[in-house]
Amino acid sequence: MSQTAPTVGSSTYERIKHDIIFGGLEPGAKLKLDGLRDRYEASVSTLRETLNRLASEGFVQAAEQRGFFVRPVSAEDLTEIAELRILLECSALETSIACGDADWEGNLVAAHHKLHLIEQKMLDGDVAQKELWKRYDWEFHQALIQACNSQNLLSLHGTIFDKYLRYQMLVLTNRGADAVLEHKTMFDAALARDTAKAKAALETHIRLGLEHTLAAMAEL
Amino acid sequence: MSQTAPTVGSSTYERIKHDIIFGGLEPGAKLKLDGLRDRYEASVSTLRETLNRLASEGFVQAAEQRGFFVRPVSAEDLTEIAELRILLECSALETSIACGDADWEGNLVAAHHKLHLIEQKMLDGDVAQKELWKRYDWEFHQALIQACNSQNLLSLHGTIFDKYLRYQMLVLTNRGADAVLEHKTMFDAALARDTAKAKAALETHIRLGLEHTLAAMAEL
DNA sequence: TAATAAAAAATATCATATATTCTTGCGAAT
DNA sequence: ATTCGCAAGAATATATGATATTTTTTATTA
Repeated sequence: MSQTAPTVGSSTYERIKHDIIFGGLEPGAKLKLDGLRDRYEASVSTLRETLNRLASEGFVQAAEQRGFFVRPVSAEDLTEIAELRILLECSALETSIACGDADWEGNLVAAHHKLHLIEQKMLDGDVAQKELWKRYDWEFHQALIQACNSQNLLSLHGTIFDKYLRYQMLVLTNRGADAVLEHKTMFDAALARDTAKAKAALETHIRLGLEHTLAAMAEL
Repeated sequence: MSQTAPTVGSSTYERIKHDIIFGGLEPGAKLKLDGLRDRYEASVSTLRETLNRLASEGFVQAAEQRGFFVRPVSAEDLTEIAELRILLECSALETSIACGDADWEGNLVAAHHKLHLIEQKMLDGDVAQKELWKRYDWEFHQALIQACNSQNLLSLHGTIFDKYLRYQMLVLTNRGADAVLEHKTMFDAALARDTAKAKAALETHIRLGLEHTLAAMAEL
């Protein structure tokens, strides 16, 4: 989710991934090479590199000889993603709380502060900055587990989180004050090194979010 | 790890991935496009698609504007991979034991039987079929967790397992009779629906394998 | 209506052109 | 003499448009 990319390939990668996560490209949509060529101003080969990358990350479905599709959504898939997020994020959180140093605490305080600020704005009805809000949410959760001592785990979690995020953006609703409180609980528990409490809060946070999103999906 | 692929792209993907896992392409090696073009008889564009795929799966390292490298190995990375495998595989095993039906049991019995047969050959000193042995090992572990009801989890686990496998192939040693016994313990516990015992056996199995591989790596 | 053949569209692959990075050799300054 | 900086050339990666193959659609006939 960065901005300036030196190479056409990485820039289109960022853009397409962003469009999939934030709904610019709808679930299940056919990704015709010609169409993408116009929309993203990149050659077919470059597009194919990008789509292959996104396919192995699971944002795109690749059908041999028949092209690419935006990964469809389903209640089952969302449930799997959420369970996986609980598994990975809780495990990472535990290690992170055990190993986190002063830097970790500093980053965490900063991330929570930024998140809290924008959450207040959201509660006041300023819905314009939804993407920024979600980025700060992302950064807060990332900050929590940053000290887990596993690049592999962090990278896996990042991908899963993005997939979860797509579902949240899909239903365009949020849980308001409840989620704010949950973030605060996690934050306090993490700083107090209360592993059990932090993990429980995180699991609840994700589970409630899952149910909320599932319910909203049923409406569609 | 399949054989006949209809398309050049997927066939080179399989081949390069195989060569990385089984040591045909050494850790850290530079993957020059020209060289690969000769070796795998595919065009640069096709190769770039493949390398991008492998990069996002973590078998290849992509350095912007500076090409591709086989992912280096390290004790830290192996430890991370092993921990991740424990986390994912144990979780999947628990659900699988809870949900597995007759089909699951059938596949599991078959997979264990095949594995056991080849393990006996290995113990007798027939080291020629190392790749086949590892494939049956793969299939057995896969069979254990097959009923976990999460495609996302199975797919993630598959990738992690392959990364773990590369380290095993790297050191070219195996733990012999101990590992055979551990497989049997897991197998019996799973069929008896003894979740705790199966999970414990699995975790031990992976942890001992990790220590064994770490020790062998230190020799290099 | 079903089967089949021709036409159109889309994908997969390739060879080539462009841009970037890396290497090497030279000269100036310490 | 050695190190540092800088240019020119070589090597390499990135990006594109053209071609070959496959799939999908449309039209035709039994």
